[in-house]
Amino acid sequence: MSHFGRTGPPDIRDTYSLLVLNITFRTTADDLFPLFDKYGKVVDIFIPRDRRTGDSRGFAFVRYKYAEEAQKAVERLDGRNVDGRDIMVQFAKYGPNAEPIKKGRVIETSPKPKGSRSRSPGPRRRDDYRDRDHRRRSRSRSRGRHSRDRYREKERDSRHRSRSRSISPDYHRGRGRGRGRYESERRRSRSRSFDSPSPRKSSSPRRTPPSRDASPAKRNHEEQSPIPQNASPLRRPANSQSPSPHKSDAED
DNA sequence: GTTGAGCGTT
Repeated sequence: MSHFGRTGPPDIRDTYSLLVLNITFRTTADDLFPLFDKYGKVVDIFIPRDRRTGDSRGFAFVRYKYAEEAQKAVERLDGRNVDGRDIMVQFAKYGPNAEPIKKGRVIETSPKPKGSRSRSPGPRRRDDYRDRDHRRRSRSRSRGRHSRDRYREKERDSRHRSRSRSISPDYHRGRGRGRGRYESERRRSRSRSFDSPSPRKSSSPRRTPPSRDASPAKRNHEEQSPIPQNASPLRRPANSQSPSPHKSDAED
């Protein structure tokens, strides 16, 4: 049972979730398991990863069975160097349901320990966490997210492009984020390339009526369209000669 | 292949 996160939450009756931050992007649950398991009974370890890339987000959730062990792990593993980086261990503030929890404790479904493990909650430790946390937050709040998003967008863009180039410009246009000018120029350049063959014709902005009838392009594919074929036999017998010389037909 | 404050799934 070293593969955590693979399966859903095993049992969250009265477990304490620890949030491990500042871990390397290559650190996996298996790597944290022995570390945390050494200080207590780890029930489950989950590392959020990107759905698209699948890369770790840089933090993990370690679920302990007992708060005392969890706290101990926090004090012991907090600031520990893992994989060449100092990890930060602290009680999870929010639960899996995006619900603010008291202190690492997940949902208070447990009956009543009756003070069996009633121990000094020791809120004074919190000061330390807050100090550390505060300092981190003071530095910068939203910064890495941009970088991550940038990469994410890049990857996505690449994929989109690989799949289809036509929607590429559309996607960029829709986004239009600060690159309006560039987009405009690029778009024009591209448009020109297409309109190059006949810029005069396309020049007419009004020259794009929806045409009550199907578009010319469709006519080209009429062969695939079963509708014209069905209606054809009636108006157009096997013979090429059209008994009813209609202008429309003639045009076609 | 890249990044570095934060809070979570089969």
